[in-house]
Amino acid sequence: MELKQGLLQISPLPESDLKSILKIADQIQLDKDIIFIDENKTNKYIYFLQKGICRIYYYKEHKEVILDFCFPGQIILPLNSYIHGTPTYEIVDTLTDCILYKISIQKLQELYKESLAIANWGRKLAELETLKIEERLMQHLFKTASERYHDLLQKAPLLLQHIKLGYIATYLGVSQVTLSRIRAEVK
Amino acid sequence: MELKQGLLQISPLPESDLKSILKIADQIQLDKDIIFIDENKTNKYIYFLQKGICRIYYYKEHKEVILDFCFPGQIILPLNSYIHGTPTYEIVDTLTDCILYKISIQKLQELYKESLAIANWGRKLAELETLKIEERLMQHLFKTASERYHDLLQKAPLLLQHIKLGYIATYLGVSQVTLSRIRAEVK
DNA sequence: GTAGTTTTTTAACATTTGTAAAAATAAGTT
DNA sequence: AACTTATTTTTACAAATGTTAAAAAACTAC
Repeated sequence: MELKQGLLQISPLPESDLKSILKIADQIQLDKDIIFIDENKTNKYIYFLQKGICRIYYYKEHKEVILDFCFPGQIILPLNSYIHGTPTYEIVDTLTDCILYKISIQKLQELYKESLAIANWGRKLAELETLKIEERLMQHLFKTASERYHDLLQKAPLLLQHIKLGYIATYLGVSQVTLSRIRAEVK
Repeated sequence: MELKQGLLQISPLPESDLKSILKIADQIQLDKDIIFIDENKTNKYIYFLQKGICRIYYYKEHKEVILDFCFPGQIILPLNSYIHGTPTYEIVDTLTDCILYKISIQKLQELYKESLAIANWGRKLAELETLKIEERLMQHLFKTASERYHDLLQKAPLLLQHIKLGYIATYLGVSQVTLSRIRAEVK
């Protein structure tokens, strides 16, 4: 998905404001398996994913725990850096070759202080992010690992081609053995 | 906590903008056990909790599952109504006598379209909400029920006086029996 | 195609958690 | 105080999940 379209899908923007944001966005191309947001660092950019798949993960006792997968059209926010300007604990890397746009957080903050439409766009961005994370929390509170697995498959059928099951298990919050059992259930 | 202070704690506001928001806020007093945000309804207000304790919960197969507890100084957002103007699935009620302020979502949206400072205030509100929910999701992905219980006790030591353990168990995502076992662990 | 590596599944067993019911405790009422 | 009701803990057993290790399958590279 094109950046322009991705920005407008958050909320409508007058042409001039849209241009202001496009002006502070730079396209980058990354190969597979590149870490572009790293833990314990104050990240200077948010990203728009145009093409490819990324994953957001953390380390828990030296093991990777996957928090989310990202698909084209999504904006990737290193939350703590974006909101408080502090180091993040998440790591984001590419699962495939990717085309992204990086947008300077600092310059975006300046636009927030100048333009009403962009400030409201930023509000919408945060609101949609809230809904997304809440949805994910609800999945954990209300659904079984099996349901979460099937929901994920439906949401992202091509995921299995790009990520090994051991990682998907951490996303679902179960061991790999349990995921194997889930997969063996029906078929 | 006073409404004025609560609003400013989200992000700074010029006096005139602060007044604009105060103007659309109405104080209400509610007795214990009153539902003031109900499921499947499009709520017209967000709330600021000045005094008392509330809880946010849902129904899962005819059983209450608690999503969050709210303490003075917090803003309570019926997410779907606030963000999309659609019905919410959460229910919010008072666990004690409460003093709240209700703020019209519609009027607030109008202020967002008029004032840059208020639009940025609304952005900050959403951003902080994102962090709060993410924190909660992380608790579920990274911590055991026992750790979550002790964290909750630390965060809200007076909670046990106001809510029965069966409900706290649903908040933690475990059965009441498991919670009893957790409580029996150390002591 | 074969040898070597990685990933996934399976098996066996230990641990945790859930369910249902009973016992113990606490709270409320007359 | 005695009775009733609500809440919490405990018990016994069943079901689900984790751990470790081994087997099977899939993937790489030569």
